[in-house]
Amino acid sequence: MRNDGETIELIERLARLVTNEGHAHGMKPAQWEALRFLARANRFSRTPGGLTAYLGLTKGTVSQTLMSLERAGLVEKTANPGDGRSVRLDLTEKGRALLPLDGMATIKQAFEALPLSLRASLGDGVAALVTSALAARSGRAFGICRDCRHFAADARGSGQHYCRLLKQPLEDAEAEQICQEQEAA
Amino acid sequence: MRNDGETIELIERLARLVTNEGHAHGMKPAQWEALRFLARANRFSRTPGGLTAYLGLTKGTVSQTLMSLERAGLVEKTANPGDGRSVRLDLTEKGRALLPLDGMATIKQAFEALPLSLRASLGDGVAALVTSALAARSGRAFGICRDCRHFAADARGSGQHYCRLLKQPLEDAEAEQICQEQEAA
DNA sequence: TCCGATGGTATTGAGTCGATACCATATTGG
DNA sequence: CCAATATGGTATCGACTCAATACCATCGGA
Repeated sequence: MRNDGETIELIERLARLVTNEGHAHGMKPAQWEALRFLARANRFSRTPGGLTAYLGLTKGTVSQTLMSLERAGLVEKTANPGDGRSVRLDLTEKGRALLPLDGMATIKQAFEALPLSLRASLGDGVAALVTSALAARSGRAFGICRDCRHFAADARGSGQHYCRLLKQPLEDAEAEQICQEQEAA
Repeated sequence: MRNDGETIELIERLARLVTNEGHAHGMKPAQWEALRFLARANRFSRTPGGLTAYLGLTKGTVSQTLMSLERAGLVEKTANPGDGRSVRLDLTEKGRALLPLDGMATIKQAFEALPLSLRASLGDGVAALVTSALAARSGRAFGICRDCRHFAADARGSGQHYCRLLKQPLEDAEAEQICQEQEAA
């Protein structure tokens, strides 16, 4: 049977496969990662600093990747009202159009072909690994807004929720996005 | 609950964490991958071509990584007797001494902390993903020699096995190494 | 109003990576 | 036996990645 060492080798191999998929359509792995992040993150997290924390890189490195994406017309920067230092990032139409061409689709298909129970336990296992590896390097979870302990769901169905930490109202759609500040409820 | 999309995000994140671990001790992720491969592969696979197939990169790229490792004194190249084009790769003592410092140890610890049943199903899930992602890009499995259909176990306990494909005798220890030619029994 | 903390950018140097071109050594077919 | 071709590797180029360092502007508090 498979022992622990073999599973670790398979995880390394999977990581390499995921990285290799990142060369689809003339882009680079780091560029795809940035694109995917910007498609998933809420407005409080969609900044160079947010992406830096998500990827666990240095801010200089991330700044360069973002410049290359901006040059390519995939990402837009706008000044952040309320903090003159900070920058708001948004995908352009062109950037958004690229998302479905993501090479991760291959891996996603392989995953969806697995039996339901295996998908579930694979999810549990990967979640546990990510959580503890993240803890070891004091990284942030970037979980989903609605699962956060600062999230106050709207009780009256107006479609308006609230973040108790940032003291900001939240649209319905935003509750499903990932957030820099998220802490499990 | 976690849906499929969230699990895919976690897999991307795990891949990034694994890559980031690859900067331990002033080395680069690709260099660690090469080192680990050379520690695990048998003599038939321990060549630039073998590493190229394992990583799914181009041979030029791998050639450069190997040159940097040779410059650093971690890898030795010797001519392959029997084929003047081919090169045999071996870890030096210095290269072997580096192995225990691998940053993957962090992930390995996290893995070993998981309950046994979760470890098993995580292994099954990752194995299934790797197998089908590999098939999609017609990559080789690089499984363990003893699990290969060309492997003939020694029946009389002399410690000598045999590869029916390469028509070569195999030491006991070699049966546990990974091989370019391996096909599941 | 300083002063340190925070969010970003600029620059440098080593490494990664695909693409292309190239070389030497097999292997195959006539 | 000897071309033609295939195979295993290396060399070079250009764009990108990444950490490290230095730097700048804005923010926040004492």
